[in-house]
Amino acid sequence: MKYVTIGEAAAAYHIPESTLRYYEKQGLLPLMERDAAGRRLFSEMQMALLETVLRLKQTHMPIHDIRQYIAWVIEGESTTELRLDMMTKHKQAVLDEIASMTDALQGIDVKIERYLTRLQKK
Amino acid sequence: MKYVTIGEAAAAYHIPESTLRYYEKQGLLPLMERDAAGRRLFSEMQMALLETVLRLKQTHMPIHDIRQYIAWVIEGESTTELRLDMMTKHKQAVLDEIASMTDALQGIDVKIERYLTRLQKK
DNA sequence: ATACGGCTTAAACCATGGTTTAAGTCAACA
DNA sequence: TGTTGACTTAAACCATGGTTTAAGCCGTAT
Repeated sequence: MKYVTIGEAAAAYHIPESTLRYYEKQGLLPLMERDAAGRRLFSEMQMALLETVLRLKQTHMPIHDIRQYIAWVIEGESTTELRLDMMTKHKQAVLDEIASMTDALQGIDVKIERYLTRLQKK
Repeated sequence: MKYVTIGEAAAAYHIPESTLRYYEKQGLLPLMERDAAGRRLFSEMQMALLETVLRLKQTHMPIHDIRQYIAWVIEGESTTELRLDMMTKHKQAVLDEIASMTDALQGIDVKIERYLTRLQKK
């Protein structure tokens, strides 16, 4: 198994190291290993978890929910139904948010059109 | 012209009155009128501004930017180009965010599929 | 030997976007 | 006249999601 340092993990995803420490403290990156000097070692599992965390953040899932999801992942297959339920609901929330933004975009388009017309007439 | 109270304005958009007071303090609802007793009077212009504010919030525009936009609206047609520029950039930011969420949704779908399959096999 | 880069911690700090509290004013109705 | 109900304010409080600071430890290249 290959391990990477916090600096390498941070560079891999273009995020600050402090964010990774914060995520670990929040329970988003559990079971973190350490070397003899106390430095964090990101295993392939940690990197996979991190990628999942970042993808969930990309869809605006709150840290509280991500923590629960990650805990279920660690707990194993007995939590499959819970995870399915959470992801299904979250997917719908994301679709709703996209729909809301798409809807609001129309108001923005109306303004853009109005401003273009107004500038044309000058 | 018709005026509505803060309670009516809040009810009209299903938001707390405290939020409206906060928005006014933040400069999102300028030129607010008052009755003899010091109570806010929302004119039709205020209601139109409020609707704009809420639509911009719906697309995650920060308060700082909304304040600038509203100030330009109040300033008049001389700010048309500035507003056009802001809305054009904001539209792109919204499209980018929608694309990012849509992209992340695929990872969620993969998980949902996996969990469904896993449960089927039981 | 020492200095430097990369890591460690706890705790303080910050920005954003409100919400809540406490104390008070005012209009209308009983 | 007094008591509701709707409003007012400033200031404190809160949640979320980090970022920054200060002090220190370790390994290695000079």
